[in-house]
Amino acid sequence: MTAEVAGLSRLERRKAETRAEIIDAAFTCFAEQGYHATGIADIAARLGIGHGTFYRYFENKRDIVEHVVDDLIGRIVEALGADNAPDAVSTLEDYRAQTERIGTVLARIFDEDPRMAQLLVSAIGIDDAMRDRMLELFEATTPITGAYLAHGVRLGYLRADLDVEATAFAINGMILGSLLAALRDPSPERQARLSAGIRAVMYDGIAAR
Amino acid sequence: MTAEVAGLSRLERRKAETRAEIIDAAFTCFAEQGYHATGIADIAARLGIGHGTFYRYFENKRDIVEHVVDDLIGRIVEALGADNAPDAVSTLEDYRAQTERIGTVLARIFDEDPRMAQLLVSAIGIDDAMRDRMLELFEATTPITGAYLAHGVRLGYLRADLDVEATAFAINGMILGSLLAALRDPSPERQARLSAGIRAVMYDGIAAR
DNA sequence: GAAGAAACGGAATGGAATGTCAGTTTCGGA
DNA sequence: TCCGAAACTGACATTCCATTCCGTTTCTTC
Repeated sequence: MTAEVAGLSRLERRKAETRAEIIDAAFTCFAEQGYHATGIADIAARLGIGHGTFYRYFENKRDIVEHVVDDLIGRIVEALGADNAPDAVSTLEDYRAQTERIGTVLARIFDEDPRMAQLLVSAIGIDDAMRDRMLELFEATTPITGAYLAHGVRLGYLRADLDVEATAFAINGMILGSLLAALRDPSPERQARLSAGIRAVMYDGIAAR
Repeated sequence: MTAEVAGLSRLERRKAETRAEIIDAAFTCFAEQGYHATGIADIAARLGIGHGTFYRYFENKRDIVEHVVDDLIGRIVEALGADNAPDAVSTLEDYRAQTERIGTVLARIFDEDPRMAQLLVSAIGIDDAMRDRMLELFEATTPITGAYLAHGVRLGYLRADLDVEATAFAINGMILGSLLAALRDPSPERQARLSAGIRAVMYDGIAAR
């Protein structure tokens, strides 16, 4: 019997590798041309494999886009999760610094690979189910931001009368806006400026003092 | 010669009417099923006309969606334009009231006809050109909000150090967020709460005083 | 009310994209 | 080296739609 690592034969490892390659190629195609304009043949051609082979790895077009999106969301969550937890902060200054850090991470993610933002946005138009999924993803970010806010209210460095959910929504809306802006002008300078603008609104409001 | 009103024969008026009916039917179909899932036959069937007839009024599928989107944007701009101009405001209280008014108008537009929001969102997925157009539409709102802000800075009731463009972007991001929220839960209560949350962030910031 | 013009409708066409399958190649094991 | 199994391939059948086309109906005008 040949050597096996983690219970996977060489063949199985090769298959997993091809699978990942297909996901990656599909990711690129979908991001570049959009879901509907991409054919299975395009994805296969990019890898130099016959498009029949595609069907040995994925059920159909819908199946692959599902995996591509999962993969993408996983990567984003991982990149953000590397940051601190909500309760690692105890003063307004800490929080402000953390907001800035998160903004920087987000900007870098989408700056390094603009296809990510493009895919996320164009995924909205795939079909009803995927649109709902994207909206759910957006809504799912509310409790996360909300957790930071609730923590701050509890410790007293954020306003006691904050409507945590509504505020979390508003903040995430601003972030979404800057993500959309990045689609059209991804320059880090612009991102930094928008990010600073968001923080200014958050911490100081817009009214004169 | 028969009577003509405004230079239009009866026939011409009838044609214009049919055209408008087609735009309306297409609007409904696109909003309900999405662009790609809608066939020309669906649009024609909704009006009880043969789908060959469609092509007597519009070049092709792309042509109709263009008109549908134009029509939609026109209606939104009109509804908002009914409100006051940026320089009709001179105090923070005025401005706050106007913000609230605008929020209410927006909420009502999308509450009365949720298809509007659905179409705007799903238009993103039609193709590259339409996605760009939607992003442009979003960006085009920045100078409008910016004009209000600049006016307020000039009159001194908004912070002198405001980065007008970045702030306008942030505010519009929050509005976009609540629009997306409306897609999943269009209840007026929720909208009102989010709208209030946005105003709270804008005017008071989130930090404790 | 007749004739010509314009509008209508839906069967037919063309093309594109998906998914299948039978023949071919590759690969691991003995 | 050889064998059998598994993977690969791309031509093909199928489906689905946008668009066209022409025979039929409706309208206008005299």
